[in-house]
Amino acid sequence: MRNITKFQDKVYELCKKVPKGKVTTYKILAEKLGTKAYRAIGNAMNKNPYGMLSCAGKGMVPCHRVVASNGNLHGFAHGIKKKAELLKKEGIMVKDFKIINFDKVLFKLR
DNA sequence: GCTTTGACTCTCG
DNA sequence: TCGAGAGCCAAAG
Repeated sequence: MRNITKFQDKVYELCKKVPKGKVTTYKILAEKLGTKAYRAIGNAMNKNPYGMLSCAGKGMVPCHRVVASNGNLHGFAHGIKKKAELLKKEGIMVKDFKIINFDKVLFKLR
């Protein structure tokens, strides 16, 4: 495990920084990493070494809290539907794979 | 080591 | 407002 690169590790760290009931965007993560690799972020997540289970795991990598810049869930690996429901559970209003109160649940890593 | 791909974002029409 | 194209970056083949 953990056969990941520094880049991915950094991404995961930032993801874990996102509190429950909040979400962040790929763009913000990239900015925090000091790069514009928006795609690389998602790409790293797609090959997610932690596995999708990390989302429902304990303090793992809540990849489902990472959405597009416009608050859209875009497409996730194991079904965005499931993640949409999961986000709703956390108090985030999701409609048609889009976060309604996006600006309210958006967590800025600062 | 070069080419292809991708959970992205921005701009133009 | 919606659709298509271009740009950027990193990992995998």
